[in-house]
Amino acid sequence: MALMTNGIEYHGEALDRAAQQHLVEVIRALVAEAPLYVPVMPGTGQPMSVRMTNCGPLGWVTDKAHGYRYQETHPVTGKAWPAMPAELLALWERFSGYHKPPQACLVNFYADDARMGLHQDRDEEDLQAPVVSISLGNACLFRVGGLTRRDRTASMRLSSGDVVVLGGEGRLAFHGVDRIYPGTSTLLKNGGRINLTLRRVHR
DNA sequence: GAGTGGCG
DNA sequence: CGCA
Repeated sequence: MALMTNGIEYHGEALDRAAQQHLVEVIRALVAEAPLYVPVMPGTGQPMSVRMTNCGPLGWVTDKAHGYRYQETHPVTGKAWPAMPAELLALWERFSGYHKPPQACLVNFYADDARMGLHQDRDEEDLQAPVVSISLGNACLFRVGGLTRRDRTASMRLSSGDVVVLGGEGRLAFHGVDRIYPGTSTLLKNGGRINLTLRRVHR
């Protein structure tokens, strides 16, 4: 039974070690085809501390000139994103409860000193579809708030293999990653954390 | 159309 | 650094 916090679902230890290891291999192959890049904030061009890539028909990107958006191609290579792996489609089936498939999987790599400021996922046209988030590697301190930036927030630790679903009331909840806990997982040999977020973009 | 800290 |  999923735990609810601020409208979001938390599935602790949803993926066993073997499944996590397999996902890491899948991600490695994906990164070989679609290299990680450093996203920058619109307007200011300030780099984010995470590195990212995508798979699926669409990928979430941002740059100084055009801001947040989904597009069909990698911003550096210009190539189409790698296909969505079957393993990720299966996780969407298991956790989303949604009848249409995901169109993007954003892959975020957090070094041990990376963070993600409080934000909403609202660049998708289909806000009925949830966002399914999978944690791999070192644990993090995840913070979730409400529908406005000023709403009170709650913090929770996310560990490798945990799955969070932002859907329903929690679909537009502000959320972010305050810190990574170094040395809390042996899944990634070089430390850090991987977060996968599966999204449906278009209705 | 800007935006994923900053303050004490 | 802790807080929110």
